[in-house]
Amino acid sequence: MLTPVQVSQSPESKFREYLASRPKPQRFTSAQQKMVRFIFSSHQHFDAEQLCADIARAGLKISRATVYRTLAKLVDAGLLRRLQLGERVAYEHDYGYPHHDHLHCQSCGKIIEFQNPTLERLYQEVAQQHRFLPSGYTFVIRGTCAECNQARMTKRRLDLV
Amino acid sequence: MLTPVQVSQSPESKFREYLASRPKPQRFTSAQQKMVRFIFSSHQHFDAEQLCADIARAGLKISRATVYRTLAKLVDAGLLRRLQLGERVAYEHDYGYPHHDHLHCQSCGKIIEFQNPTLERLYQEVAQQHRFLPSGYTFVIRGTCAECNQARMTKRRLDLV
DNA sequence: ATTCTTGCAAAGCCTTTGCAACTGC
DNA sequence: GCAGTTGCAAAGGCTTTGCAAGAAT
Repeated sequence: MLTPVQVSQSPESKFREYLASRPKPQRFTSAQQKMVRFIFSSHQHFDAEQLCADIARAGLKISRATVYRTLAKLVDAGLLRRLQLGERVAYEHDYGYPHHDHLHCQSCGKIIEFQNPTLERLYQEVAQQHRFLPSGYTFVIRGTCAECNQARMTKRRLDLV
Repeated sequence: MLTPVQVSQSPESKFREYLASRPKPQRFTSAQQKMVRFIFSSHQHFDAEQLCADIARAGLKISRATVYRTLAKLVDAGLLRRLQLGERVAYEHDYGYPHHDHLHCQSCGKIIEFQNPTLERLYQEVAQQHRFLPSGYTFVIRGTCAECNQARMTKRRLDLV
């Protein structure tokens, strides 16, 4: 687990601020409030469908359409990051969390976060070499996590018996 | 442009070999032959829909379903790589081409390839640190390419007049 | 009051699939 | 001739959207 970054505002008030500061001011609704609180009440990666399900399970009534629409705003507001992990998307907290990259276990779906300063440097360097104005990068390592790997080994041993 | 790798077989014969060597031998059909030849007759990135359109434009009659089915086999055979560039997928030649990563222009969609040995090392290193058995990685730099950047600058200058 | 947001259901986009006809081996 | 492949059209996920009703400022 990475160390959270110190932030001065709650995600909720940061979002209000974002909405109010739009060229066309947008409204902060109760559906949005419920969503922001729900999302920031736990730190995990999730996708839109999962979130819909979790929200329903928690007894909150927010329509699928609103979930999608609000997710887009939260990403735009800098509260969430949208990751493309292989075929699937995942959202994660951006606000209050340091920049990092991911290891993605193809076996159990687990997402492991890591930070690496060399990567950041390399990214700048490569962009510059190609006279490219960079706006961000994605680095994902695919493979099998220690636990799944262990399980696989154990199974293999058993299969041989 | 990267320097092609020396290969001993044509993509077509490599594909035949792959098909024949499956647990359940698969057949090499004329639709597949047409597709392989078409795809390897030019070196570019493409997605499935684009390919369907280009194939139709070239006067070849291959159904959408077959295009999708054959693309999957070509990836499995190691002839093509499937990239996830942001929201969209792209296919590129894998066979006869060195490993590399990508800069993706958000403005014109251009894909620039590059090679960087540090990245490969870093990838192994990070995986090891997390006792992760890596099977591959994705590194994509997003931003604006030199041309689009130039165009944007020029436009900005003109707007000021 | 005005204008943005919501929920619903419908439509969209890309991709996969069931099935009958067809074709490599 | 058998088993894998094709084309079609239909179905599948996931996501977006048009619209009327409802809510925030």
